[in-house]
Amino acid sequence: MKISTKGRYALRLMTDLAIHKDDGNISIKSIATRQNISEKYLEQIIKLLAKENLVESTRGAQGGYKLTREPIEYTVGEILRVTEGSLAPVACLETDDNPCENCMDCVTLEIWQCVLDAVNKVVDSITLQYLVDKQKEKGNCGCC
Amino acid sequence: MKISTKGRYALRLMTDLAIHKDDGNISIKSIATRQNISEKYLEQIIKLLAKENLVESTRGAQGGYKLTREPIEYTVGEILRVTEGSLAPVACLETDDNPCENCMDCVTLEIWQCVLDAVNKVVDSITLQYLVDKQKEKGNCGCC
DNA sequence: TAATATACTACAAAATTACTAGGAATTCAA
DNA sequence: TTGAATTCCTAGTAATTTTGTAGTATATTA
Repeated sequence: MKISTKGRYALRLMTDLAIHKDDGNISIKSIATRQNISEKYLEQIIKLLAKENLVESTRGAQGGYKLTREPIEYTVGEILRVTEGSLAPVACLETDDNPCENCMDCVTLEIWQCVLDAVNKVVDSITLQYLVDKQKEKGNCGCC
Repeated sequence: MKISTKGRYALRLMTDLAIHKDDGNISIKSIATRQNISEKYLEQIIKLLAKENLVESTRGAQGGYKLTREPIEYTVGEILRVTEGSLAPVACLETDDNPCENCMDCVTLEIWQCVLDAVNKVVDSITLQYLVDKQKEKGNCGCC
């Protein structure tokens, strides 16, 4: 039941962008340096965020990325789902609408649905702004 | 954020044992056949449950496994934690007591703690007896 | 036009998951 | 007392997923 580095890095990446939101375009390189994460790997993660319009990119010199909205308008849940994929504990729950036919009438499916709902409720209640505010007080160890 | 087959199989295994709780020792072989799960793999999973005294084993002919308590005295959470390990979304939360030193003052740790609490709350509120009751009504597709 | 970026595709290493194999030890029943 | 049934134990291995690397094309600016 682990969150992968993709999701964790995405949170740090987005927090970094939020903190520097008034500094124009932010290059992957600068984020990678500050956060001590592989540049190329970050590139792949930010691509996922760009595809879903959570960030926008500008190519070329002085290019880089920036947020498309205010930090308070993002939730942690949204960021995690874009980078991790669904937070569902089983594959059958990955499509929003219809779980797999066999599972429709399955005992355990309802358990996993409850778990998913509980997880989503938590992560959807926390905004990126909250991370920014806390970060300024506390810091981020980088390991979780 | 997936539950592995270990945890899912363990749930089916324990439900199977609960349903046959008055039939004496239940062999791995019979469970494997009923549940259509590899015998050798089940063996490894049940070993984890036996080590923590969720089931007891009898060796030799006519041997097998049985529950050590009534089905209502097990929670899904307990079964999952024994087989999956902690349900924590990050390694730093795996030991109950003290998260890693660096993380103590970390922004994201509190998010993961909230997620863990939410997940545990759900799975700890469901008993094995509930699975048995529902199973009799609904069945189990085996894929989740 | 050189420097600085992102965009894209493919590959690869490392870690984890999900088994498989084989035999030793134990118990029961004939 | 022997053979069948069963758990116990250790290793190995295949498949999958995660976590990156590498290289090149494309775009932008000074």
